[in-house]
Amino acid sequence: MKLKGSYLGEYEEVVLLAVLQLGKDAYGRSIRELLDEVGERFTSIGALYATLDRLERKGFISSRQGEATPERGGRAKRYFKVEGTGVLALREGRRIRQKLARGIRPGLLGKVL
Amino acid sequence: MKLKGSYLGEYEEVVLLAVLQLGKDAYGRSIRELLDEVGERFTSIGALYATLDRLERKGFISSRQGEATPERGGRAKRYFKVEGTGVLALREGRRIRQKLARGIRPGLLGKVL
DNA sequence: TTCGAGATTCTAGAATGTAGAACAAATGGA
DNA sequence: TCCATTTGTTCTACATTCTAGAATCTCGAA
Repeated sequence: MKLKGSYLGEYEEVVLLAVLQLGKDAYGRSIRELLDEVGERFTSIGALYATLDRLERKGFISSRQGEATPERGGRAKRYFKVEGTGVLALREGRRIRQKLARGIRPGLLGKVL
Repeated sequence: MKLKGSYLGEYEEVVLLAVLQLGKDAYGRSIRELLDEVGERFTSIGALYATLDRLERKGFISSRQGEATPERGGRAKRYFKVEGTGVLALREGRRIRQKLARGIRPGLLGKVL
């Protein structure tokens, strides 16, 4: 069951979910805003990119440079996309928590797993 | 939203769930066996106790020594119990993931959150 | 060419995760 | 009593992840 490097940290997981949710428009700022909005503990830009880099190194996400000359100022965006292995890693974490939560007094942890 | 020290690591979370699930019989060995059974990545005894200690320091769980003279050989057990703040921490993590998962193609991540 | 806006990279340190050897305590038999 | 055995916890050391904010980069407009 244990695959070296398949481990998914807690923050890594929410970042992965955010990227999945944002789809085509997932890049640094938008990801961060979504996390803030959802009530995730405040995290610095640095923390976010460090996590994105790690996820990419593990193959869970991939990134590409945004358009070369956008109609706005500022550096080009780096877009992120969740890969198949990323979805698998998310599922695995959920599966484990679901199993562990089975039988716990209903409602204690909230409506859904 | 961010409370200092309310952060819950990924392994901390599954350990917390295991303790909750086991109820009265949650101690080192039983917790470990449950985690193995559920398919959690193999973890050493040391890793488990280190995590339990950290959870206790944060106030998410408490521990007490087992009965003085059990009908068997071996050292006394140290039983663990999830405290209210522990349940709260679990809920918070679930709430955030649930929000982030909302809208993602149904079924992609499995049946339940 | 300089400035401001938008975005990413870098650096350093704290917190978490990992493993296994060492140690502790109780029981039962020699 | 003392030792081997069994059961369980503590200790030590290091790897990985998390966190923050300053520094840097890039582009368009003045």
